[in-house]
Amino acid sequence: MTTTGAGFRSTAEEQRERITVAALGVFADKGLHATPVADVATAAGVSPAYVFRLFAGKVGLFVAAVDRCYEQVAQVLSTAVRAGAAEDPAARLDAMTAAYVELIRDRSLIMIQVHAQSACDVPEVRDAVHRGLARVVETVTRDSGADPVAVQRFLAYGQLCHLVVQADLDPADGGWAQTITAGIAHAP
Amino acid sequence: MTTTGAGFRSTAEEQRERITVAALGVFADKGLHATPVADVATAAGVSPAYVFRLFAGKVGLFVAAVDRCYEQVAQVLSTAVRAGAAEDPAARLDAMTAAYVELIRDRSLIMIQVHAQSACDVPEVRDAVHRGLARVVETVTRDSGADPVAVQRFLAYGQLCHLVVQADLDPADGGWAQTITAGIAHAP
DNA sequence: GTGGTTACTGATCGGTCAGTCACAAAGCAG
DNA sequence: CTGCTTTGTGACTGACCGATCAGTAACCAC
Repeated sequence: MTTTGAGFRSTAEEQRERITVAALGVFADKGLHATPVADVATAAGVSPAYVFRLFAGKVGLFVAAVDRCYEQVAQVLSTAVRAGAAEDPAARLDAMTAAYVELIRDRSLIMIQVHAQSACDVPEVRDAVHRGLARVVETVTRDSGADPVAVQRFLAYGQLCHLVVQADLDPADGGWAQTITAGIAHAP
Repeated sequence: MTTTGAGFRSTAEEQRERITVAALGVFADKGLHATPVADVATAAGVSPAYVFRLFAGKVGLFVAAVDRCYEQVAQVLSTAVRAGAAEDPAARLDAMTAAYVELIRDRSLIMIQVHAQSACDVPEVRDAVHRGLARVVETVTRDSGADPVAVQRFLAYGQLCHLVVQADLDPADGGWAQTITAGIAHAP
């Protein structure tokens, strides 16, 4: 490294970055236990050995991806409310809801959350989920100005969103599916 | 079998039953991919080989457990509304919500649902989730008499319940955790 | 050049686990 | 008893996969 300054990102750090992004996409498909590290390595264009060198085992890699996921989610929600000119808390929450539903288009951010919840028996994953939820809840609360009850409702419908995406629910599946997916656009 | 009559359950069928129950409990801990079939076999007191004889592979076993789970959930909700003397749909939904929250005590039925959602990339699992959701939604809709919007809200908060249980959220974790868990008693 | 650090990989190992198969034991029919 | 069916298992295997390690290539300082 030529210019070693504070905050400079070495090539290794860049790779960690790229691999984390790749991991988010790959883990989103099948989750922690059903995804070989080799798949992530291939997607990132490096060897599996190098992935293990840059991350603390498979779990460390997964945690990095989950952290990144929640980071992005918080950012999306924050951006959504700043972009809109909504004044009252309810309208701001609506803007956030719309933005979250929009996330369905790229399913990765949604799906990896479900996989992370499912892998909460692994302590490191559980901690990452806690960190992520704290971040999201605090972001939503602060940026929307809504009361806790409204924020909780926002989160509940977010979870319903996860179910729709993960189980690939389609209103055409019947009345029960329409009940679940109502208001949640399902664009394939 | 001595008395072969219609509807009679052979010993093999009884074992299938016992193994399914054991599977529900064991899979609830770590999910499909992180649970060896041997663990289920041990819990059921049979050999792994026999489990493979009675079920169509590991996935078949998991699906049986998931089906059983949704069956029990639907039954619990149905019973709750029949037991109470609630007359209007809203009160009946409240009774169901209370019953569902009560399910947290035995975390198995909640946790296996999250694991099943996470394993929806396996077609058989996805189908089982669809079957289960259809059953639950139809039961709730019929027995509560509530409109689809109210039923959807019931489901959304049910999903929030899953998150609380799976991530082992505790109000003591901070304000964010209180926001999420408000109204959902967390009895350890 | 030489010495040192860093980026990266091929080869491999050890363990786990889904699934199979040949076989045993128990019941029952005749 | 003999033969057939059903319940049940021990022993095995083939494949996969997480993790390691020795080693190579590139870059840089001097």
